[in-house]
Amino acid sequence: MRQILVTSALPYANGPIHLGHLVEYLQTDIWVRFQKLYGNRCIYICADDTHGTAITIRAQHEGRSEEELIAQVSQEHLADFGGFGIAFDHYGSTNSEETRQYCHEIWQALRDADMVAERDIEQLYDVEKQSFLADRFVRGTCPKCGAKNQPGDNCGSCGETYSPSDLIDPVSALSGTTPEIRSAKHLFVEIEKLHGFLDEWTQSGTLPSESANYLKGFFLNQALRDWDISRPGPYFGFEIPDSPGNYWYVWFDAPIGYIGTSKQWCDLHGENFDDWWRNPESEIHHFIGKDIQYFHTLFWPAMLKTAGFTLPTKVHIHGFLTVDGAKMSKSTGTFVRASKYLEHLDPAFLRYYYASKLNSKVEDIDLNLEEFVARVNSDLVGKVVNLASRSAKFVAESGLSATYPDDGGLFEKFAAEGGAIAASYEAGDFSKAMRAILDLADLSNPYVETNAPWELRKDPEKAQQLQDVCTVALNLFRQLAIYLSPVLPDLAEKAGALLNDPITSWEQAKTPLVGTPVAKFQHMLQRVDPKKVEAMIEESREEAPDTQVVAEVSGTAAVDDSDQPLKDEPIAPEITIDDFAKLDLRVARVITANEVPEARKLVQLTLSLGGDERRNVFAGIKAAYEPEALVGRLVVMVANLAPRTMKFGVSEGMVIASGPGGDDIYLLSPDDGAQPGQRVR
RNA sequence: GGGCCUGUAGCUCAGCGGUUAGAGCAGGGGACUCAUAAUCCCUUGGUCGCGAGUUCGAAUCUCGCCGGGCCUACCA
Repeated sequence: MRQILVTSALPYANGPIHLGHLVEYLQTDIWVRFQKLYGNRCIYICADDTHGTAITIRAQHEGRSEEELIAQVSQEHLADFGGFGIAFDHYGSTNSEETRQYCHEIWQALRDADMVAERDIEQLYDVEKQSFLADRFVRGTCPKCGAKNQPGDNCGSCGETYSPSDLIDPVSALSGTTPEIRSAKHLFVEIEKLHGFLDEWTQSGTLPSESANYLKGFFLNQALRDWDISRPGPYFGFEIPDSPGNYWYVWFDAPIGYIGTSKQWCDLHGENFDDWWRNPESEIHHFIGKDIQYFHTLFWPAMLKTAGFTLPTKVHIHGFLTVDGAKMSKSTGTFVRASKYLEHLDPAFLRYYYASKLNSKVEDIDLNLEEFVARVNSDLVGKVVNLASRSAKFVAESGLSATYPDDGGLFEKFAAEGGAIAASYEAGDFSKAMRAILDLADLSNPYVETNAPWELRKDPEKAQQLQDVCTVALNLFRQLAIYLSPVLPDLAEKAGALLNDPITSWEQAKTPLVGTPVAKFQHMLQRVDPKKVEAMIEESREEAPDTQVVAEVSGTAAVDDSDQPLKDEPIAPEITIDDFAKLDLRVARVITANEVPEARKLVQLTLSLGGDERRNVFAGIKAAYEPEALVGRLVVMVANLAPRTMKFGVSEGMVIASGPGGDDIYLLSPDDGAQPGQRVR
């Protein structure tokens, strides 16, 4: 029997769980349930990731302590996970004494190995908030292209990368004040000292090959940089014991949360911690998204190695979720919270749909809503559940036959498939497992069809035959329920209740069930109602701020808009009316709009300011607007902006729009009646 | 610009050197009526992105091109 400790990445205690997160937690939960069913010793550990500046900012904004915030978010997370049947053996928090203890231990090991260096680095400091500013909490003008209001690490307009101190007119996102440059001591882990170990470990089959290649070609082909793991206080986190006033960076203690939370579980269950984390026989499996490979495949094994913990056996890496082929988007309603989903739909639907899509590759998966409905209804309701639904009631009186009848080898065939299905589960290739199971289901209904129990029942002399046919159908159904139970635990439970024999082990699929009573059949799964899917999307859209809707609200009627945009980008320093007058905004009509094929973001526009006045403008709105759809409409442009030579030509102004970027861009349009050339003031 | 992944029936995908390329769904025709407008049978549908090469033989291997995606651009 294998002994397996499994983790999912720790969700950040700064926001709700959404359908994208659930890919990982459902993937992990299915894998863990499979291991348990298969008879392996397996525990599933997870926790909230609670430290860092973002937590402090949100807590301050909401006028409460960080501890209060993370306690509440933890409850919300647990409710969401519970609602989807995600069964952790223990769910903790990185803000725990156990995690602190292992941070100390690992830190000491790094010190002992002489892997810690100290250096002063310059960083922007918010005097009012008495806080150093992480890159993304500083905004200012790009030193290269002059684009305003860019984040502290790279320019969203020209793509230039720089450090926050290079920004022109930097502004703190915390207070809106101008930060100053201050020097502070930071601590670095010299991971290069384990380069040789990492070369070997990353290529030893612990990672998907895509990831192994990526690391090899991108990081391990050169000297590994020192990892800055400290932040000067105040910082919500753990203070570094031998460096007072400095705190561990959130990504230092987050993975240690796996260990700290394991320790909590051990203490609660009388288990020996070293048996799990200092034991070469123990397997450690991490499930993560491709965005955090870097931390889990370089720093994390380096830390474990140095401190003498069990190294991860496997890191399972999944891609991102798209919905209907596009990134999840609040404005289209495809950014769906877990709690919102649960208001409308059965979690079993999503568990099955994700399972039918997931494989062991680092690939993005798409939630196609139409396919979601069709697949669940056709596969689960039409094929699997239908098998029980159409046969159980004929044997509600008699129960299953005392001996298993001749079924032409069907049961044996189903049993024989168990090995291959188990192997697919083990490999994380759930889509393959689902296909194999559904192939079996496709053999089941024809059996019922040809043996027609509804005919047999008409003839009292054929009672035994009737019971036999239903015994076969229900046994096949039971095998399917066993194979599906990691994905659909509720269905397995109902199948157990129907046949008065709980499903507890994979092995049960090898032996026919006979002689048990059969309960009255009750629906095991409702069909997916497309209207409910629609409603879920619709309500998710309504929760996102939408200027169109707001504009229609009259007077001072309450509008429940999110404060997120303002938090993301605080109001800029005050200006005078004269400052504003420098800006010449004009109404303009789009005369032509063309794709710029070589450009990722740009659309080329010819704007008319009335009469013969034309402007050529490149606008970074390709992801949000089809050029054809722009022709003829009115926009607002900055008419007196200095012309700028771009790779594809000269841009003579800019059209103004709101939104964070990507496909979330909203052009401003004047109300009806406005004329091209009119000034906007 | 670089790296990785990907392009097979309307849709989702399987096949990854060897007989006339498959499944499910959708479409068409029929049957049944036990079952959640479920099921069963039959059936339409593909120059396997394009072009070269290797081979007795390529959807499958190699190269080039075209299209899609993700990641990167001295940076975690």
